[in-house]
This record gives sequence, structure tokens and C-alpha cells, in this order.
Amino acid sequence: MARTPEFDHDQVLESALQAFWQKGYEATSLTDLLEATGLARQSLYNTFGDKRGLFLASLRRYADVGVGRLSEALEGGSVRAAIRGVLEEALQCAERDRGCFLVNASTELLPRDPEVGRLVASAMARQERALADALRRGVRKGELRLTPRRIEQTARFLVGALQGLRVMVKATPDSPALRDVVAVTLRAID
Amino acid sequence: MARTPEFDHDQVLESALQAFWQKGYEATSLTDLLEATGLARQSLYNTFGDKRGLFLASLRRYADVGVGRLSEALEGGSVRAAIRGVLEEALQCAERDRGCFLVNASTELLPRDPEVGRLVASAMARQERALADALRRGVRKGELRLTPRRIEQTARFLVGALQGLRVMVKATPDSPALRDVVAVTLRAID
DNA sequence: CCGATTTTAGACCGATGAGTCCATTTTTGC
DNA sequence: GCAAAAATGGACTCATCGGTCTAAAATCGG
Repeated sequence: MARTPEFDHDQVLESALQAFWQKGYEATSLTDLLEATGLARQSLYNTFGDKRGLFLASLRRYADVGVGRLSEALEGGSVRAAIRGVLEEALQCAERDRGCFLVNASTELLPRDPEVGRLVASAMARQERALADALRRGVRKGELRLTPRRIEQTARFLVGALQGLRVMVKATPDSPALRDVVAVTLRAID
Repeated sequence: MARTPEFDHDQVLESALQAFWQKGYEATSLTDLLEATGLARQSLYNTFGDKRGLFLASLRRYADVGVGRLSEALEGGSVRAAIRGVLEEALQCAERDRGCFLVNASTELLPRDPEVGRLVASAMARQERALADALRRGVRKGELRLTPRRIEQTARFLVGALQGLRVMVKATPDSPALRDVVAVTLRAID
């Protein structure tokens, strides 16, 4: 009944995500997006509604993938080592000077865009949950000694620490200060 | 010899700062700036060169004032209490959902604008120094027990924690998570 | 009060922004 | 193979962008 699309939905989203991630929402023009995705102008509007729609879809994708990776990274082995790994990844990753897309989107668009707000809050909540789960696992294994309340506090603290790292990584990507932040942060779970 | 300006340089800068702080660089139009400052278009260009010049001047002002306030807040009395105060201010302040202008500017404009990069790096370095000075004072007073190396680490950690708080404040201004982050952060100087 | 000099007001500029329209091409069910 | 439906390419709209230009108004030293 209808012509088959020439593009792959997921691939388009990934390209758009890269573009938005690199330049932010306002500074990324439709032209940039068409170039990055290879999409026809009209196809973009048919598929995602408008620029903001595409942005939200990209952000959602980023959040889902990111939370997934965090949960995975926290899964096996020593909990302390896993958390150390997560913190260190935040400052070694190829992302580097692009920072964290969620953080960038928050600081650029909040509190103006409530949809972005919901998205970011949800992502942070899921991060917190993943970290809390990991901490609980550590307690069960006898690797950590934390009360339930302290688990909650610590998970939240780690989310904050990650955000901080992601800002600093963007501001001073090669500063030795980053390693110090990680070192002191890890003391919270000693 | 010349007509006297009708505007106050500092006041104009403050208004522009507010505008940029609220909406970010790209989303703030010349029109917004003229409205906020009350300046004549030409006066703005005469005085600050262009939009970016005005932005940089605003950012510089914000950084200077902010670092000044931080140093002041860290001055008298108990060092631990002062640092607690600084952290709590970060999440109670009227600023709230505008976050921290330096953080916002970093995530929006880095690494594209190296001048912003220098400015932010300098501000962070001065924050770190102010915090390290306070920690040293605490050690001298016998309130804290930290080696010189640990002072450096801790100061850097606190800078990171502040950045993290400032992102979270923008993302979830009223979350109880914020207080937990502060609580755990303070344990680093126990 | 004059002339040099700067500020001010606002018309103006080309470029680019996001988004729409439409004609053409491709596909599918019948 | 035809008609309905969707995808595509690209011309087009119109608002707004940052920035410039010009001319009037205001201020000073003399």
C-alpha cells in the first residue's frame, strides 16, 4: 500500500543524537540534522513531528542506552570495583568533551521544557535505582556495610558525583583534578 | 566633548547576565538583551562589540562575584560549618532552577568556544583554591586532620560536588536527593 | 554659542531559522 | 497494471537572527 522508507529509524535517531549531543539543541539547525541523518526534510517531519520531537526521541534513546549500560557495568564481580569503573569511565570515555547529553540537555533547556525535565528526572531516578541495587548487592555479599538508609543516600550521592564529573570533564577534560574527585568519591563506599 | 551615556555599565552587565543566565547563549536574542538592558542597539555594540562580547563580559562578572562570595562564605568560624553552608546554599539559593551560570555556559558552549573554556577553567581553579585555603585553615585550627595532598584532593572533590549539585538543582529542584548528596559529601571532611 | 564628538533611536540588511507545500516516485493490495 | 498510500526532493514562506547604517539629540571644551 505504501512506499518503503529508505532510512532505518534507529540509525536516523542515532545520527540525530550525535548531532544534538555535539552542539546542543539551539545550535543544531535543521540543515545540520538533515545532513547528519541523510533524511529528506519531509520524512523527518513525517516521522518525528518537528525538531523538538526529534530531540526528545534522541534524548530518550540516550537515556535508555545509558541506564542500560550503567546497570550492566554494575552487574558482576566486586561492587566497589564496578563503581570505580563507572566513575572512571565517565572521564575516559570517547564522549569526553561532549560531556553527558542528559546533563547538557538539562542545563540548556530546563526549566523551560517540562518534557525534558521529566525525561531527565526519570533517567536520574533509574540511575539511582541501579546504583542502589548494586550497593544492596554489595551488602548482601558482605563486601559493604551500609544501612538501607545509607544505601539510598549513597546512591543519590553517586548520581550527583557523576553529574559533577560530567561537567568537569567538559570544562577541563585533562585536568588531574578529575582523578582526585573520583578518588575521594570512592571513599564514600569504604 | 561627548554626550554622556544614559546607562550604567555595571547595571547593564548585570541585566545582560540575568538574561543569559536564564535562557543560555543561543536562546537569548539581541532583542531580549536590548529589552533586558534598556540599551540602544548601537550602544550595546559600541560598548561590548557584539553578542558574544557581552556574553563573555557577563560570564566574567558572574565568575568574579561568585568566587568572591565563596571566599567570603568560607572565611570566619568553623570550616566544616562554612563548607556545609556553601553546599546548602547551592541548593537553597534563589538561583534554583537557573542553575549555575558557569555550568550552563560550559555545557552549552564547550568545547566550541575556547574563551569560555579559559574563563570556566579559571573560575574552577579559583574555587578550588578558596576551598583549599579554607581546609588549610581548618587544619591549622586543629578542626580538621588532612595531609597537604589530601587537602588538594578534597578541594577538588568539593568543586566537583558543587558542579554536580548545580546540575541536579536544575533537573530536580525539590528532590530530597539533594540533601542526601550534601550529607554524604560532608562526610568527606569528617 | 559653536563645533567636535559621542550617544541614541530606529530603519535597514542579508542570512538563516523552522516549518509547509507540492509534484514526483515508489510501493502495495486488489 | 491500477489506484491508494506513503516517501522523497526541493522550491517556497515568512519570521527572526545578528549586525550595520544614518541621522537626530545631547554634551562637552573653547
